[in-house]
Amino acid sequence: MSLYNKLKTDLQAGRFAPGTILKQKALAEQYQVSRIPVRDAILKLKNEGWLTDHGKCGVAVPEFDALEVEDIYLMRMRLEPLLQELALPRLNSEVLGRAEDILAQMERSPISAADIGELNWQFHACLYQAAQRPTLYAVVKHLHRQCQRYIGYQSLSLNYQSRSQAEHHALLDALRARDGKLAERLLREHISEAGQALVKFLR
Amino acid sequence: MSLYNKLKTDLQAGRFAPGTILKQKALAEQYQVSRIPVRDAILKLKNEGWLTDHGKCGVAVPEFDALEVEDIYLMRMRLEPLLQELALPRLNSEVLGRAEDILAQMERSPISAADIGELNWQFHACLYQAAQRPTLYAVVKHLHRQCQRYIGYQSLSLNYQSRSQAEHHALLDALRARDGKLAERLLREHISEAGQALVKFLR
DNA sequence: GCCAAAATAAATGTATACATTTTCAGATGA
DNA sequence: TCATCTGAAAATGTATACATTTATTTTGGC
Repeated sequence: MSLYNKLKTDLQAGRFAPGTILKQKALAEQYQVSRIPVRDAILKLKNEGWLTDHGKCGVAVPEFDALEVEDIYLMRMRLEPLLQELALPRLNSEVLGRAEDILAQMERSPISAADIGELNWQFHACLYQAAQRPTLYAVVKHLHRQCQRYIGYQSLSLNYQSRSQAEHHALLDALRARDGKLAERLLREHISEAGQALVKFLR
Repeated sequence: MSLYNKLKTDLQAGRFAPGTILKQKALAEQYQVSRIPVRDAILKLKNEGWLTDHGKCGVAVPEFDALEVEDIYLMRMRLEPLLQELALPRLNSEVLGRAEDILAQMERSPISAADIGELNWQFHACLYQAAQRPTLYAVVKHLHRQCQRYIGYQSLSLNYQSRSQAEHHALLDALRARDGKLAERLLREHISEAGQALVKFLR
C-alpha cells in the first residue's frame, strides 16, 4: 500500500484536525519513508482537495467550508441528473440488479458510517458508469469524493439514513420503469436534501 | 520557470503529437533536469488531463476525443450559467469595465489563436470571479483548460470569431441591464455553439 | 516454427545528499 | 515602540545512486 493511500486513509478518518499544517520532513519520519513519496502523495492529495497549499511552505488540512459544500452540491444537482439521463437508455437488467444488490448491502446492519458513504457512491456510480461517458463520470466522481471529506466526520442520523434509503428505492423503481423525467426529479431532490442536511450540520 | 510550465507550454503548443508516449528519463534528458521535477510535472499534468497513464509504464499524450469534448461542453452549459447567475448581483461597474476592456483587446488585430483563447477565458473569468465562489469557479476553470487542449490545435475561422465576439457584446449588455434570464440564455447558447463548432471540427 | 519461461534490459519508485528558497527571531535604527 | 533589516534555522526543490517493478528479448523444449 502506497504512502498516498495511507495518508488519504488517515485524512478520511479525521486523524488530522482541520487547520493542521503538515511538513514533508515530519510526515516522512512519521510514516518511515523518505520525502520523495511524501511529495508525490501531497501533490495528489492537493489535487483531490484533501490538502491545500499553505503559503509558500507546507500544506494545510483544509477547514470545513460550508460554502464549498454548497457549491459542490449545486454542481452535483446539475451534473448527476444529466449523467443519469445519458445512462438511462443503457440500463439493462444486469446493471439494475447490481444496483439492487448494493442497496441490500446498505440495509445489512451493523455497518460503519464510512462504509455507508462508500456504498452510497457505489450505488450511483454503478448506474452512472452505464452511460459510458468517462469525462463526465470523472467530474461527478471527483465531486463525490470531495463530499466524502465532510461526510467522514459526521455520523449521519438514522432518521436521515432511512429517508435516503427510501429515496434510493424510489429512484431505482423510476429507472426500471424508464421514467426519465421522474428519475431526474427524484435524483435532483435526493442530492438537494443531502446537501441541505450537510450544510445545516456544518453551521 | 518550472519544468511543469515548460512541459505544459509545449503540450499546449502541440509539440507532442497525440499518442506519443513519454518516458521520464527521456524527458529529463531533453529538458536537462533530473527525473524528480519530471515526476512532479507529470503528476500535475495527468491531473489536468494533458497526459494520461499508459498501462503501468509511461504516460501518453491523449488522442483527440470528440466524446470528451461533448461531455465538457455539456457540463459547461450547466455550470457556467449557474456561476454567472451567482455573479450577477455582484457585478459592479469596475468588473463590467474590465470585461469591456478585454473585449476591446480581442478586437485588436493581429492576434494569435492562442491569445484569442486566453482572452476569451479572461473575459468570462473576470465575470465569474465576481461571484466569489472559489469551488465552483475552480471546476469551471478546469473545464475551460481542458478545452484549450483542443482549441490550441485549430485556428478558428474568422467567421466564427466575429460571431463569437458579437455574442460576447450581447452578453455583456444583458448583464449591464441586469437581465439575468437573458444573460443565462445567451451564455448557454454561446457555449453550445462553441461546442458544436469544435465537435464538428474534430469529426 | 511456435510457445513458454528464464534472463536481460529498461522504466519507474525510493533513499540519501546537496542546493535553493522561505521563515522567523533578534538586532539595529529612526 | 515600531518598522525594517539581517542571519541562522528550517522547509522545500533538485541531483545522484540504488531498489524494485515492468517490458523485452533470448533461449530451450516441443
